[in-house]
Amino acid sequence: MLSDVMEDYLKAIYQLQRETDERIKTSAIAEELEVTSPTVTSMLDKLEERGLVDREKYRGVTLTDEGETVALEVVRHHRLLEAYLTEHLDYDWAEVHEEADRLEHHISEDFEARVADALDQPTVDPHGSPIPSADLERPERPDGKSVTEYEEGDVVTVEEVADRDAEVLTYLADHGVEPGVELEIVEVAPFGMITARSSRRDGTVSLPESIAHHVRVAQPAEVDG
Amino acid sequence: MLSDVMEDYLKAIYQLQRETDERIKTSAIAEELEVTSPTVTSMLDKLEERGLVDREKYRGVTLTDEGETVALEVVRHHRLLEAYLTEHLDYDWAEVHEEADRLEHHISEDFEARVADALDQPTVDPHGSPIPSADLERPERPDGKSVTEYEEGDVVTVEEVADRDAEVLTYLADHGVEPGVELEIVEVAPFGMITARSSRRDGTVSLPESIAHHVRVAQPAEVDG
DNA sequence: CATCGCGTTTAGCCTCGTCTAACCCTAAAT
DNA sequence: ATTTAGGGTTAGACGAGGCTAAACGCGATG
Repeated sequence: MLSDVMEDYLKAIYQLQRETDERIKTSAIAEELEVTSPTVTSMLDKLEERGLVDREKYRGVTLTDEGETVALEVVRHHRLLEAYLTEHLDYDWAEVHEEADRLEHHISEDFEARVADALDQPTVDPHGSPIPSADLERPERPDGKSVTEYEEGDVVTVEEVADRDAEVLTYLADHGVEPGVELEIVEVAPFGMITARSSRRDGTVSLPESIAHHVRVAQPAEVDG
Repeated sequence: MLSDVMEDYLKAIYQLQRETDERIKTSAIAEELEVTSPTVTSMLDKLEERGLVDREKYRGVTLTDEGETVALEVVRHHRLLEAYLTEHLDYDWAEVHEEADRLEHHISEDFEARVADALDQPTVDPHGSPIPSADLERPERPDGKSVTEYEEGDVVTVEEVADRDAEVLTYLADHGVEPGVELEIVEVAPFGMITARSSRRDGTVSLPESIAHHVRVAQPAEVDG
């Protein structure tokens, strides 16, 4: 019914939508999927025909409920796979993305269920990203904001590291930035770079703004104020 | 480099070659892959261009060494996956073929290695089919012949059940026909049907010739003669 | 309110893997 | 040796998914 490529487009639109809340532009999808804009336009025609996206010419698209359901299914596959690979096949969190990206389109519902069972129905993947539930209801937006919204002196808990680059992830793990750790923000540079002290490592770690932006954190129970 | 579809053709040719030892006909490949003959012809053109098959027009193909290596890689993936799914994800031997068929093209070398490690370098899959080794050397033809070559009174050990049909496999398992069991052949009907007594079940089991043909067996250490 | 730049869409082309219809080769049978 | 059945190949089409080049709409600018 739906091709792998169509699933990729829907997933891309879904993920872009989570970040911006606005209609998604052709060019944003093109960049995400590394294809040209005309290619995206023609695929959007097809997705619109099938009722998977709402479209306004020249103004971008949003997912329909049906399109979102498909996207959630793909995202569920992806994140379950990431979790399974780290838990049962000794993968590092930096390596799982690529493998999951290829496998996510090719597993059966049966496989999905067995993997979920083996992991005891996990709710987050190794990067702290929420795994959509089996019923594919629209998950609520996780609370917690980007670490870039905090200030010097704040102490926060890392909830999600939404980066996909293997080298970046390895660097972050080596410097104690992973879901679950506490960060004390020691400096916010004028150009956005954040320097923090991790509860898991000596010394400090510095995150350029583009990377810090993908680190979602929550403030632990406040000590004062 | 090589598409999934090309891999499928090479695998099909490899498997047909294991059965017959002769040049493989267009129509045999077409039947195996459920496509039409002209489709096969045009794919064989491409495989020949790439040096993966030796071709004689109107007389079928054989794999080149390079083509065989590719086929062995795919078969290794397939059988490792089958073994992994049964060992670690609680799949039944009847269910694994389809899943492995879809995944075999999409796993990395890394994944292959990790799965092989998790299984402690297995040499056969759940159906008793040999798993090509990691170096992809041409495996020797397993000894043992089809059970159809034996006669009433012979006692044999099942080595491989090379069927892919889930219903057939379920039936066979239910009736005690699996790798490792001993079969005593109690009747060979004129139309080829074999009736046997399994060491694992009461009563007898009858196998139509088309199914019996896929059951490869060895004769255990002879008692007399 | 006319223009201009940038991003989107249209138009047209390509490759891959598939099909059907028509043609042609091989091998077996006479 | 000729015929013929059956299977293989050629020819031409199509849908999917990609591209480049050119046309066009939107929104900001003067």
